Amino acid sequence: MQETGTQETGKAPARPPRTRQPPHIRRQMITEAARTVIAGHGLHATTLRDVAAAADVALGTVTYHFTGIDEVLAEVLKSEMLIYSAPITDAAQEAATGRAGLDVVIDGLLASDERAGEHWRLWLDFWTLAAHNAEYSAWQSQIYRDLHAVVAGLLRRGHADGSLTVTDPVREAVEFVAMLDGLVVQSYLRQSQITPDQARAMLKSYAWQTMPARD
Amino acid sequence: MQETGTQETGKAPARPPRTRQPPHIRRQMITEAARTVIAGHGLHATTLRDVAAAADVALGTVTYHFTGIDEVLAEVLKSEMLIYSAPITDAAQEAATGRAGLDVVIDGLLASDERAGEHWRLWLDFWTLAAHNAEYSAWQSQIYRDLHAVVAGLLRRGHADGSLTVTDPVREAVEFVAMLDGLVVQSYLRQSQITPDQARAMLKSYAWQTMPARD
DNA sequence: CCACTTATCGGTCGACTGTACGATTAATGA
DNA sequence: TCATTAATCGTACAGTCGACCGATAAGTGG
Repeated sequence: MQETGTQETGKAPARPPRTRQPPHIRRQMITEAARTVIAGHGLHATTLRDVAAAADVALGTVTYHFTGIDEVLAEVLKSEMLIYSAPITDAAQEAATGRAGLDVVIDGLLASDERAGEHWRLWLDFWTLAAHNAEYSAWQSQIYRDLHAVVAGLLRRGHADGSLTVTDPVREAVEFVAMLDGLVVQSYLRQSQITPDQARAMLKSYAWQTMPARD
Repeated sequence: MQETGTQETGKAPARPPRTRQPPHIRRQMITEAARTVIAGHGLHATTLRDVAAAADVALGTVTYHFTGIDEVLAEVLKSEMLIYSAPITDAAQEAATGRAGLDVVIDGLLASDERAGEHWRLWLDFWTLAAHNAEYSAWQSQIYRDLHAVVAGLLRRGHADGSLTVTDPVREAVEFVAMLDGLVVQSYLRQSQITPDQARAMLKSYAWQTMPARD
């Protein structure tokens, strides 16, 4: 029993490699694995066993780091907003002009890579979750309020620096976000009617025509 | 055992009232009950037992008229499109002008009553279903193609009768539907940012400004 | 080298789920 | 009136889910 090798008994059932991680690291690894599973099978079709398999850990490890499946899903959504959306809106607010900021938002959120598709399919699942759950609904509502505020701020800046013409920033922001959401549905769902490239072109065309630059 | 009354034994466990229905009627009753359940709890949280309870029939009755839960859900979605959407688009095509037809679509699809909210929450669940299921995805894609065609037809009529000004009907139709979908998300989800009344006003304002009447 | 902490494992349990099926009995027509 | 059909019922079964928990062992400080 004191042999140096880790595998000595031929009948041993393939000892799994177990490298321990501090909780905050393992939580992050499981969360990332869960995000992949959700993007593939959908939020409601994701089980703890799926997540555990994708993270290459035992079932018990997931329930050790999380109180339950709900906490895993909530963590995925929270980290997704932090990793994907936040950098884009932050970059937009650091753009030179209001119009340049809108460009950053459009190009960032309506990107053509597969990662954007995963993000929006995750966000779509979040919609249905919020449609029937008060807690998620309140959170989603706050996210939209923040997004509206960011866009309205960009429109005000654009009107001030002459890159845009905006009479009612709040109203125009809601309209812009609505158009964004609608184009997302047409772009990223399977068998989509338009490509993300076309969606970006349409949203930019819409923005520049309804809010043209000063002179 | 041959008594005339139907209820004689005091210990009899509350004989349920059983009035038989021909299959096409019972299917319709079960479908309507299922629609209510789905609107409340969501598509993926709806079980056969929930549907049976809502329809006030036994579990076996549901499995007698339907091959399984999938067929029930599919029937609900199919009938919802036929009952809710089809009459609106039909009425729109019978309107006097293209612009009047758009009014019918806007007022019909963005109605303020609770039934509209149920419709869109059901449609939202359908989105997530289509996002991960090829069969539903194909069907949903066809529904959007039809809607785009209907709107594009209204725009062409409006341009012809002078009630609208449209240069690219197909492109404008996609944009219009995108704005419609986006406003739906902001209007009918819980803790919504805007009311359906505001959504109708915004969509009409958008349509009349981007496609003004001829002179 | 050795206790001690704790991350990890994997089996187990109760609570559901969808589906199948035999027993009832309302409805129909001869 | 009575035999036949078939709509309805309720139970049973196999499967999967989330959650729980004792056993194991990797890592750490002394």
